[in-house]
Formats: sequence, structure tokens, C-alpha cells
Amino acid sequence: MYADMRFRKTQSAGYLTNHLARLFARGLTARIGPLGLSPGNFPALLELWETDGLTQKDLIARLDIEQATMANTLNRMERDGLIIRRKDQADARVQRIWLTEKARALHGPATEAASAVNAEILTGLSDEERAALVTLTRKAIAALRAQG
Amino acid sequence: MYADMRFRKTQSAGYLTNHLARLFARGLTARIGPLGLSPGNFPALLELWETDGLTQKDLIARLDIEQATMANTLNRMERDGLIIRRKDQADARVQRIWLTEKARALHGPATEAASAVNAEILTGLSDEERAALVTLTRKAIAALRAQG
DNA sequence: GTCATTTACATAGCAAGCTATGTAATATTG
DNA sequence: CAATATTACATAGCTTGCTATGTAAATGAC
Repeated sequence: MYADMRFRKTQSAGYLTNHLARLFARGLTARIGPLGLSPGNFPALLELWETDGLTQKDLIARLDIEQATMANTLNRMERDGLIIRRKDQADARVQRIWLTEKARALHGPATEAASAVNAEILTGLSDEERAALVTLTRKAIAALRAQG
Repeated sequence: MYADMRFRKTQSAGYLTNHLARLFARGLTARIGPLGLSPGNFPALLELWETDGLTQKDLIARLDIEQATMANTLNRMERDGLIIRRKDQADARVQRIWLTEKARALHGPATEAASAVNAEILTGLSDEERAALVTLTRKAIAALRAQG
């Protein structure tokens, strides 16, 4: 009489998005691992390639990542020779994050690798479908940001 | 003369999918935490609510999760009183996974919570857009599965 | 100007993903 | 049937996300 209302993973945006995100992460790990990078570095690197010398607070504001997560990621990046942290002159609480020469040199190869992963993971979709997926995903995120 | 070809996070399916997946995970944690569940339990629970007494290998095949990840998740679920593991009669290498009464009782509340999170995170999208997001995401995943 | 509050960051500890490797039981092979 | 290979699972150790909490510096209140 009534439709089957069980929860179906193949109809759940949350379930599917988690799965697709893991596929992207696997692909990115494979492609940027040889460069000495891991997926968690990527967000911070993108911001710093654009604007070097940001503070941890700046990065957090741009990336929707928790402060503690960023602090730990920056620790690993410093350990791996991608950044150095220098105290801000005006405010001793603030650490400014500067890319090393090594990290600057990885800009081209790393973003090319990321683009390749995007193409690879979305091989099953047409150009229009890929554009739609990007637009819808961005729209969902933006709506949440707007309302808080 | 030429378009700016920098990698843009707002145009990257991988970047955006990772972000959206984190938003789903945060929402799910908030909603199912009070039930004594966490997001990582959900995939295994969905399969076991459907078919109790699966083996770890069965779960892995259904979920595209690595064997070691599943073993650790099952350890936590056992610790938290959601499952028990019993040796298979025919093959002593095999552990069959059985839901506890507690876990069976959570079927309704947990799937309702997950549905609520899906609705909540996608408030910015129309019904048609939500359906399109689900379809595109599923299609991308399916294409990768098909080719291996 | 001192005391309380806020800010910026660090640390501890857990979840859940991964790869690599170990181990016991079963299956296969000569 | 003994030796080898394979299978099913466990364990170690890493990354990256989270919450909760600690700490030093700067700011604000009186």
C-alpha cells in the first residue's frame, strides 16, 4: 500500500557525499604523495600561495576548519618543511605563516595534480554534469554559511 | 589576454565535496550523538539493520571501506554495546557480527536523524536540485566502481 | 594602574579514514 | 599428507577531522 520508506544510502546526499569525498581523498593522496604533500595541507597551501604571511586566524576564517585542526595541520606542515612560523611584530600572540621555497615551488605541480584528480574522479559525468555538481555543492555550502 | 587559470577552490569538485562532507558529518554528529552513535557507525548499522549476522568481509564488500578501518570501527561498536561478534561455526577465521537489542532499537531514531540532517544541510537547494545532487554524486561513484 | 576578560594559539584525547604488516585457519599443490 | 599459499581478521602507526581545555599576551573596566 505505502512506499517503502526505509533509509537508503543510495538516496542519501550525506552518505553519497561522504563516499565521494573519500574517493577524492584517495585520488589526491595518490597524486600528491609523490610531491611530499597530503590532502590536509591543500587548503592552507591554496590560501598561502595566494597570500603569503597569513595568520592562523586568517586561515581559519577562509577555510571553515576548526582552530585546533589548523594548528595541528600547521605543525605537520612545519615539520615537513612546507612553512615556517614567525612571531608577528605588533602582537606577540600572533604567528604569521610563511611558505618555504620548497612549498612555493610545489604550486604548479600540486594544483595540476588536483585538477587531474578532479577530472579522474568525475570521468563518469559529462561537462555539463560536472558543472552542475560543482554549482549545487557550492550552493548548498553557501546557504549554510549565510544562515550560520 | 588569457583567462586566469589558477586553481580555484570554489570551482573544484574535490574541494567542495570535502567541505560538504564535513558539514554533513558535523550535523550527523550533533543529531546522533545523543543516541550514543557516531557517524562512522552508520554505514555498518545500515547494512546490519537490513541483514543481521554479516561477516566483516561482507560489510567491506558492501561499503567500500578498507578492512582495517572496518575492524577498528567494529571494535568501537562492540565496546559501545552496539554489536557482538561470534565465531562462525563452519570457518574459525570468520567472525559474524550481530546487532544488540540496543542497536536494533536505534534503527528508527537514527535513520530519522540522518534524514533530518540531509534536509537541514540541503536547505539552500530546491527539491529538484537536491535530487540532481544525489543523482550526480551517485553517478560519479558508480562510474568509478564500474571501471575499478 | 590593577584586575578581569578576551584573543590567539597550543595541547590532549578521541573518531574514522588510510597503508603496511602480523597471525591463525583454511585451501591447494606436489 | 606435508609444505605452501590464500583468506579473514587484527594490530601498529599515520593523517585529519572534532571538542575541551590550557596559557600567554593584549584589551577593557573600574
